[in-house]
Amino acid sequence: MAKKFIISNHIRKLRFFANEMTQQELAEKAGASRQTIIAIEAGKYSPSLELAFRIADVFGVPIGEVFECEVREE
Amino acid sequence: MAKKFIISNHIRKLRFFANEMTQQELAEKAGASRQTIIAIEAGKYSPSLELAFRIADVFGVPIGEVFECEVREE
DNA sequence: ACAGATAGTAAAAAATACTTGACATTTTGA
DNA sequence: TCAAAATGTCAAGTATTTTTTACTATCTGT
Repeated sequence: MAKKFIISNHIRKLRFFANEMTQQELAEKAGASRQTIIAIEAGKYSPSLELAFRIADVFGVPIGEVFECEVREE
Repeated sequence: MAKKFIISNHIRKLRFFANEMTQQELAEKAGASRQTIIAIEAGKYSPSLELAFRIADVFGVPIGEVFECEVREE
């Protein structure tokens, strides 16, 4: 009955669609460090809602197009 | 040139639309403490992306319908 | 082969989110 | 009017996110 929330993201794809934007560039535009972008892109942890919005803003897409959440019942 | 991200939410409205769900109930269903719900609802801080998804899931709406982000240039 | 740009890892410290518990206020209904 | 339920505040502690620094690996072009 416990739900598990698996959050995934499309940052890598979005970076390449956005003229092959580098992690460094995304980090600067989103106001985060490069390490943070790497960790989030790699799914090491999920960012704060604010950072999630900042990243979505860089790409000019709604937040739901950057981050997705699969809910698994167990 | 720095951007400010003002995150707001519609939790209060959504709770009342959802059969007047109490903060306590929402906290339990979202797997958070009541204090956390109070603080988020009051805009004290923005939650983690995971908790944001959990809250949206309780109401059965996409995350963008619970949280909104106004970008202000300055 | 070398230099520079990009991507990746790791660890410690700082910042922020979250929990727990205790108590105050307001609202609602018996 | 009284009690219970819902909301809210405060503070201390835990957990997680984020930054900083430093080092390694891979790829590209000269």
